[in-house]
Amino acid sequence: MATGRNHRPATTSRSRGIPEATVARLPLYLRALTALSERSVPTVSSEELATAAGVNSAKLRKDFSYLGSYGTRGVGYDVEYLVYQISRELGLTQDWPVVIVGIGNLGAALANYGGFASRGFRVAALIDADPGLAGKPVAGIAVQHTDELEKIISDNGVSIGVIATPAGAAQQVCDRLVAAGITSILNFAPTVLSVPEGVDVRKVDLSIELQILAFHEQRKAGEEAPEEEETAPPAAPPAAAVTKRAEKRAEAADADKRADKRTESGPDGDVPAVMPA
Amino acid sequence: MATGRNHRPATTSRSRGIPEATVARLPLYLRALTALSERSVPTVSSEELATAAGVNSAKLRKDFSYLGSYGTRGVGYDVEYLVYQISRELGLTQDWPVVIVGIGNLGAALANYGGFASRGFRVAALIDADPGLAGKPVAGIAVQHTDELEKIISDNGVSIGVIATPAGAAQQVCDRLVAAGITSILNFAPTVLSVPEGVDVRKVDLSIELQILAFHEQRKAGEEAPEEEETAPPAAPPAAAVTKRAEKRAEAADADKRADKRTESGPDGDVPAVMPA
DNA sequence: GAGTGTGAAACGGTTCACAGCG
DNA sequence: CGCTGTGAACCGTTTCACACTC
Repeated sequence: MATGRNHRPATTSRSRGIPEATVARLPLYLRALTALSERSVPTVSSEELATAAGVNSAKLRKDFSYLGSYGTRGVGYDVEYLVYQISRELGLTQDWPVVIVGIGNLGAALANYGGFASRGFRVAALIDADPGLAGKPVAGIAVQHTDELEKIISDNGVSIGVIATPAGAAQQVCDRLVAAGITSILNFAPTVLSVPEGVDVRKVDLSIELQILAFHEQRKAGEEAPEEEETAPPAAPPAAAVTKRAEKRAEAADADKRADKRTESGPDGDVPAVMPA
Repeated sequence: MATGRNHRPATTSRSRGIPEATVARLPLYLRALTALSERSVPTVSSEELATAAGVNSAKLRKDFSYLGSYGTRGVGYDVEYLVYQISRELGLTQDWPVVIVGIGNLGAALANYGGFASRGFRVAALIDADPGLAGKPVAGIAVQHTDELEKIISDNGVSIGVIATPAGAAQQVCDRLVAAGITSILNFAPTVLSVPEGVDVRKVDLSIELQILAFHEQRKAGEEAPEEEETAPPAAPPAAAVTKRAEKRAEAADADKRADKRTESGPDGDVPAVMPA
């Protein structure tokens, strides 16, 4: 998701109206198909393609059914044809100029990232606020100064911007991009950007992904040794209910009891064990 | 392995616990709370915090309700206390050593990324297959050669690995990481990794995000027209066999021409016309 | 027989709306 | 009164299972 600005009933009666979840998987299918295409494989079954894309076949077939009936029963899908259809659906048959703002380590990595250029995207400009960087080539493209931002965007008809600046600069850069006409933003800065209606923002957050992994990792570890090496809760909790808090914490530390709380949903309607009083 | 029996685990599990969607938002809340904490704000309402985190307040309250009753009715949430609770829930009260494999542009960016170190994660080692890199410091840490991979992991008790290698090397690196004891992987390579049961993989794919943006961008462009007459598929869906196939191929070639802008860096020439058998 | 395409059921997540507590 | 906590309705997504087609 990361895109809240779309109030469009996906369940339109129209033929168009691909579910968001499906859209998010199309690039995956496309990649798998491209690989097959390069190996000159003429057709694939939903099963094979699904495996290659890392999803299950029922999902894949359902996804494709939103695009149309592009398969052949008893045979499978024509690889080349499907590559074309998905590319078209994703809008990759046209060329998208992209600007990258913030040419630090990450921005440079993005500029060099082959995956961009290889499929419909073209790095139109690299922009950075550091005057010392201006003119220096990164990935074969001379970095330009932020002052030029508006001009670059309108001159090149850019509608997609990538923000790879530090968090502190991101909103400001975002505002300028939007003012200059950008309507889609890929944000790598760890900040929530606020944008006007009609502008799309997707977020990639490196540390968040790690934190999610840590959560699962912790859970794995705690499976057998539920020890809670707790340091005292920092600061003063809300003055009231200290006793209550202790109870709650005990409960939480008791590991995984959260479910049984719900079994309480009988006609009773009373508050379960959490109740301190 | 052709059709390895590797389904994405997603074992849905013991389901006793916090919904996945909620887990994915906890880091967001944590970040917002940390910012508030740094400004010494003592309490927040669900409304305020939700805004800061970029979600709506109902969702936030629901999310927190899975953690326990940590708020105070009529008042809000104690910032410090909540920071602590969420950190604990995410497993960030302990230190997670992490290895990064593949120290190219992206790997270097990750090594330098402040967001890692700042919250429970510690870069234990940087690993690369290039002997020329070995010993060179990146982000203050000497790069080590891939040969050392197993030793590094077991010596440091690393359980989280980040793969930032080219796509071609990713699965191989992944296998070695898993064999060495890693159970959580953050994959930046544009490949589907197959891992044994019990190993967690999260994927960050830069070009996929862009493709999703392109989809919406394309839609915006065509939105102004009430009539839907978009690109009519040049040919009909599959119906007949051989002859039809030939037609399809022609289209696909056409598509290729359109997107032909790319200076294909691939070693192989063009996609050979696949003859229908 | 093999494999697509798709209604319908099952599921998980989000939103609503209000009871309950401070 | 203000704001949390949560059952219940709602909605999008996934999965199932099978009719249909090649």
